[in-house]
Amino acid sequence: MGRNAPIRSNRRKELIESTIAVIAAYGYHGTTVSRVAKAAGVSTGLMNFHFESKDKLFEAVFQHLESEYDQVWQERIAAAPQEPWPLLNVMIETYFDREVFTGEKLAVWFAFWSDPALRDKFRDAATAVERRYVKELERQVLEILADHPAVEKVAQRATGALSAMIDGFWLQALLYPKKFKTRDAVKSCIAFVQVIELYYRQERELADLRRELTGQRAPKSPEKT
Amino acid sequence: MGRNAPIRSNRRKELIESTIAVIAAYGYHGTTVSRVAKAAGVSTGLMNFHFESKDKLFEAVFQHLESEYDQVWQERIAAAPQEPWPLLNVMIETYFDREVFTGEKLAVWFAFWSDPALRDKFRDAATAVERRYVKELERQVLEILADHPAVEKVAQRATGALSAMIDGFWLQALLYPKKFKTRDAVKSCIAFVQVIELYYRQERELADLRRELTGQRAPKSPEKT
DNA sequence: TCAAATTTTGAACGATCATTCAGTCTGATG
DNA sequence: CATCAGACTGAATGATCGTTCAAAATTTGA
Repeated sequence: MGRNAPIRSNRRKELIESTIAVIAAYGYHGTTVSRVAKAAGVSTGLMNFHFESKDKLFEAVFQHLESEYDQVWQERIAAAPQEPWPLLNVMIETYFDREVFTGEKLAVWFAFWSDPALRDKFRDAATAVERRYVKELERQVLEILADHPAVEKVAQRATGALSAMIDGFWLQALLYPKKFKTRDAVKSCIAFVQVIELYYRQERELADLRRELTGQRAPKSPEKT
Repeated sequence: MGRNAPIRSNRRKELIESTIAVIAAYGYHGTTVSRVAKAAGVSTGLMNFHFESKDKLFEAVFQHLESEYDQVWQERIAAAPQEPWPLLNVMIETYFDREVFTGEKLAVWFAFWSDPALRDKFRDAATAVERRYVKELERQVLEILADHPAVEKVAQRATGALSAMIDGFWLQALLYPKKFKTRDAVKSCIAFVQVIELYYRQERELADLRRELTGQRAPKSPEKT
């Protein structure tokens, strides 16, 4: 088994990558064992030798994508300066990292999400990881907005909106790959947090200035976001 | 043919609605003619009598959803006060209207989007309508931010981010239907535009106050969003 | 009431699917 | 060199798919 294991796992990886390519090209609906086998240059029989069924193959594809994504996330976070703004930047950029944010992989994620059976099957696993990412996002947003009185609620809602925006850009990248610009998407996501922070900063400045100007004017409290 | 048309089109509508239910329950991948027939309580042969093929059936489903969506959009817009803020509110709410924003229909949209063949087939038709909606969104955002110097670019980017946020909430509604709160999503979308507008308003107030306070302090220009 | 037109049925057909398995190939071991 | 376990092949199998079509049921028009 000493030398066999790498052969076996290499082949598995090849087949998984071929599956990703086939799903992207033909959809989950059009992904047949023979197509994947042809794409990988092997016989159909080999598919059920390495994965005991088509379902198990999809399971392996899902776990491959998920662990790859998690690995990239961890690496990028670890390499980033541990301060709110740079960290948030890196997190948002990681959502669109070249290694995980690929036309093919995007197609596979949406293929999984749009199938009720797969959605139910992987929801818990995917949710756990995704929730962790959102929590880490939220922590940075929280620190960025630090001083505001109702930070927690604001940060929570803002992060929810931010993660929706990210998901939405993923969908747009899938639907209009030609038009989609990753850099613009990242910019928009960051600008979203920025404008909130700048708004609160201005609010404080404004209050200070008003106090400085005259004591007569009552401090106006603008609507909360 | 005078009396036949409604019978025929009623049956068509029934079959389309059954198809939507089946796609939502079994996915595009698991949507078979016999399943749809059983859901509608008819024989399999009838499917190919009313729609000459399975492809044509899906085409009809797509057109049904699209025209329904467009109809709701037009009605809601027409009934709304023709002023920027109320209009924007109505537009955002329409994206999540009970009639078109249903668990089943959501699942069908994503089923279409996640299949490469259907995506390519309907992209142009869907893009044309969607682009029109985004243009109408943008017009309102533009009017809301009216006075700012670089309004056009800001409004364009903000609207792009807004529509991404809306799409992202659609995806979240699909993935976590239990947790998803429509009202919160609408609130977040509106708050996004609000905070931008409030930011610019504060910016002007701040400039005025500074001018009023002393002529010594140079006007500071914060980063643009 | 009756014939024509329309709507509906369901068995049958060929195609394609996932899966199986008997047998071949390969390379390391003794 | 011979052996053997792991890697691999591809034809065969049974199930299921979309589609067809002759016949039945129903509705329509006179």
